[in-house]
Amino acid sequence: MPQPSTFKRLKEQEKDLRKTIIIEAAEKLFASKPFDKVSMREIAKEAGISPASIYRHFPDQQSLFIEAFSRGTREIKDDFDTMIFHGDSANIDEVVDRFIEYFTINDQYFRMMINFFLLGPVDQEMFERLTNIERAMLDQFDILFKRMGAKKDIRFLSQTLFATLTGIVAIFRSTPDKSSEEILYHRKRIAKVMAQLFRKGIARE
Amino acid sequence: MPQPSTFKRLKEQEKDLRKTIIIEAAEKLFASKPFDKVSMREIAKEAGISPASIYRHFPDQQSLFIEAFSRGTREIKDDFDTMIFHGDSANIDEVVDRFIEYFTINDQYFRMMINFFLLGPVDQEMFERLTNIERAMLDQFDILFKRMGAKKDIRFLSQTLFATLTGIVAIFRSTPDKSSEEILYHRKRIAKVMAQLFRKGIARE
DNA sequence: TGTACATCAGTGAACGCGCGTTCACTGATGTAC
DNA sequence: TGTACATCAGTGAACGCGCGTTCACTGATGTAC
Repeated sequence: MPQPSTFKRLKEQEKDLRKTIIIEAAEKLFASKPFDKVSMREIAKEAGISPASIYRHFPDQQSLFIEAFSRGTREIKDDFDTMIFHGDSANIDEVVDRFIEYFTINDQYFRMMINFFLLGPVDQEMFERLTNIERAMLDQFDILFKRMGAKKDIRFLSQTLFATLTGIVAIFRSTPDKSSEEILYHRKRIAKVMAQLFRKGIARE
Repeated sequence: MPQPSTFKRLKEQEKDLRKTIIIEAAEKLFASKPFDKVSMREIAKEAGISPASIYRHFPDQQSLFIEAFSRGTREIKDDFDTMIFHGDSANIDEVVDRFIEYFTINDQYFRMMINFFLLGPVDQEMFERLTNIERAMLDQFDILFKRMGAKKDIRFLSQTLFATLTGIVAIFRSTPDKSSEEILYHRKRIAKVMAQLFRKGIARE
């Protein structure tokens, strides 16, 4: 009797689809304004449902935002996996470039990340979930540095790289007199210099 | 007749003193919670006045916060002036160390700074005021790099240093399992490595 | 010195708003017999 | 196949809260004559 389990699976898929619709509505709004100005009412309107309906799928706003963040950052996680684990040669310039590019295009996730850092432990479960995402990226950087020949203080190097990239995206932002293309170019240029510094530092270990 | 102008001066001093009392009340609260969670009512209570009174001295909350930020960061500006303009030899390690130390102790100002960056131009006047503070610090870094012997891309170096330091303070934060002393030590350690990378980079120009 | 008026810091209470979230209910679909 | 019941997504309206800010007023001090 495979039928019941098949139905169950279908149901779960539907449920997931509904969650996805809500998350996508939220993401659409994140593009037009800072995520902390996006209200549940707006998300509901964008998704074409009632505000109360969101609560059938997410316990609260924070969970919805973290779910969006978690799904959104999976993209760069996968990219890094491809570049670092399956690539022929790990290249710090590529990784750095991708980081800048991703968080320039997906500024909403960058802002969320910064927010999570500055707010600190919110809810135990949420906190662990976010820490896991961060840790996964640091792990990827670890592999990168190992492949580059680093012998000691590897985690420490990864954290430094992460801090540097974060600082670059935090500081260089588009203003009335600077287009987002110019900013992307500027960020990448600085990131490239930083990557070179890292390479030289490791080579001289 | 020196009397009237003397009285006027006294009055202005009093007015300034009242502003200071309000700002100090705000700062006291910033120490216990994120600045964006500090309400006008709380500040009034802390200062021992009514909420409406604040509006006799500041047009709105944002102005009060920026005034606090502006006064607070004058301390590090002066420190850098002393170190860079009047010091015998400009030392990047000292500057970097001071930056980390200052923004570790005065985390509220760091948060405000990040907020201003991420929010972008709020009000024209406010924006310019904040930009001036940032520019002053970059100018100081410019002098530092010139003294270190940098010949080209000086502004660019200053921006990179600023971004790096900002990233370090943004990323490494105290968590339940890490005390603020440990964090300060960790931040300084990483900042020192970054300073070395800069020094080597300039030497090899 | 005395009186009328102006100035202005200070106030408690209220305004108006937007928010996250919950309530009490509807209606469609699935399940048991 | 038909009927009674359970489940659950969906809803509009409301709750309750906290916020920045303003209102209408008081009372002390300074100024003019």
